[in-house]
Amino acid sequence: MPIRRTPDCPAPGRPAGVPAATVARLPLYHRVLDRLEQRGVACVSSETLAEQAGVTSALLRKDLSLLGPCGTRGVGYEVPVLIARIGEALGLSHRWPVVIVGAGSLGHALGAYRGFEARGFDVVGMFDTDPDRVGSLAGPVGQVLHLDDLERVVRRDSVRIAVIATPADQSQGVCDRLVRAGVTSILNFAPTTLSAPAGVEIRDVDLALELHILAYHEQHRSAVAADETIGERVS
Amino acid sequence: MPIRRTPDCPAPGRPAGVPAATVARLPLYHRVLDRLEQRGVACVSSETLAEQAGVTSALLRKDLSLLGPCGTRGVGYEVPVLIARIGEALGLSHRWPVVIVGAGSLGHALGAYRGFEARGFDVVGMFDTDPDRVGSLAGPVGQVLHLDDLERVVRRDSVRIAVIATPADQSQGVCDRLVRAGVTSILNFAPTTLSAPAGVEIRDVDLALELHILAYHEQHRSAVAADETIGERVS
DNA sequence: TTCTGTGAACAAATTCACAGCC
DNA sequence: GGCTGTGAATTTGTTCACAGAA
Repeated sequence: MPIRRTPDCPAPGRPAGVPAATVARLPLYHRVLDRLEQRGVACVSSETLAEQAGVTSALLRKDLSLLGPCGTRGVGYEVPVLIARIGEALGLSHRWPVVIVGAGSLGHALGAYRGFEARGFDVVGMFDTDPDRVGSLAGPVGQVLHLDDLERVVRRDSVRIAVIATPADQSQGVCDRLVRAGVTSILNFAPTTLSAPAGVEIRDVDLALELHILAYHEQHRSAVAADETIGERVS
Repeated sequence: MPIRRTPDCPAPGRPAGVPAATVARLPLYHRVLDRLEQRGVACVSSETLAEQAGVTSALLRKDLSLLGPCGTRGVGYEVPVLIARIGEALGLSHRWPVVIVGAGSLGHALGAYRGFEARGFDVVGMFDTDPDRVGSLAGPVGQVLHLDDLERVVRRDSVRIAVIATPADQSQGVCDRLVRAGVTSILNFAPTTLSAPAGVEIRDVDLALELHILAYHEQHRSAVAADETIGERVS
């Protein structure tokens, strides 16, 4: 069996006790807390916070307790304290430089997305091989660079996190180059399963795949509805 | 407790026995199989297919067996048969009309994304309220329409699946309108937790959140590395 | 013999329910 | 009294290991 990617998270060294499922929810809590703080909320109960994050209060409490006790019994959680605590766990004490490979419409949209900047990520370079794209302006990122400059920029800014927004047939090659240059975390928008050495963390976001999951539910909903109205099993 | 969204999938009526985790992987298998078929592969073993999908062969076999026996012992799976079987489960026997709300750069990128069309989804309308955007061209979709036309288009084409690509502060309002118009599945790119009546399926894709998860691992990787080199606990 | 299909064992994640502190 | 923190129970998901069909 060759290189096997982690299906979700089994990274080689999490704070010995924070499960992958919790790690995936911490940023969500952080986002909700940010918004609460902006609204001037100083203290929040697990019930309220959980509701705004779309999880149960018991789960939220269990998740947070893994970071060490951070609430006050009988009272709730202090918003700024919790933001700091989660931010620390997530590595938000400093900003992360990020490169985007692929300057198609998705790459451009990601480069222009203010949410990255707002949440601690600086897009320090956007790359492509298409001569029509290289040199064109890409919003806050500046000019699109040629892929040949990738290694230089990754090393210059010690980039560890990269986004792949290329067509499927180029993603594996780009992945290999990124890894060779020193990138150890990749957010992959190409509809392919990448292989990378153990220790490289890959997260896949397949947009069509998400719609398929919704379609599954619609499909089955129709069957159920037909059941109810026609009284006959469909499919 | 008010309206609670399904955390991942508990939809009101899955083929009595296909767990949410499996449903989320079926589109992945389908994607891999499509590519195999394009390369002219007629038959594939669970080992090979699993490897290309990034899962274990045992899991793949278990997932597929839930659709009813679909392989041949001692041989493997016939690619076209499996594509048909999964496609049926996913509701790919027909195409799904989809609307996109929000014609910012992300909305445009999604509208231009060929992957949707290629995998059974037709973007039948893209909507915004910004007068500068309404009427502008949006690639294959045609003109960006005003949000006021949303209900008309949703009803005209019996749209059940929608994509929200608006700023966070408008997403809940848009969600409400979509639901009222008859949409029952939403892919939400706005960094908010939407609330919707039970039975409405929502999937969230928060781009910054994905990077946060990667940052967590990088953060901890550094700590481990520092541990090893400096011999002292960090954080 | 090979490779699927599957019960049984195991592991992970979530919920329950309540002890403990404010 | 109210709300956090947490063990125990439960549910869900994955892996193991092998029976059984081609």
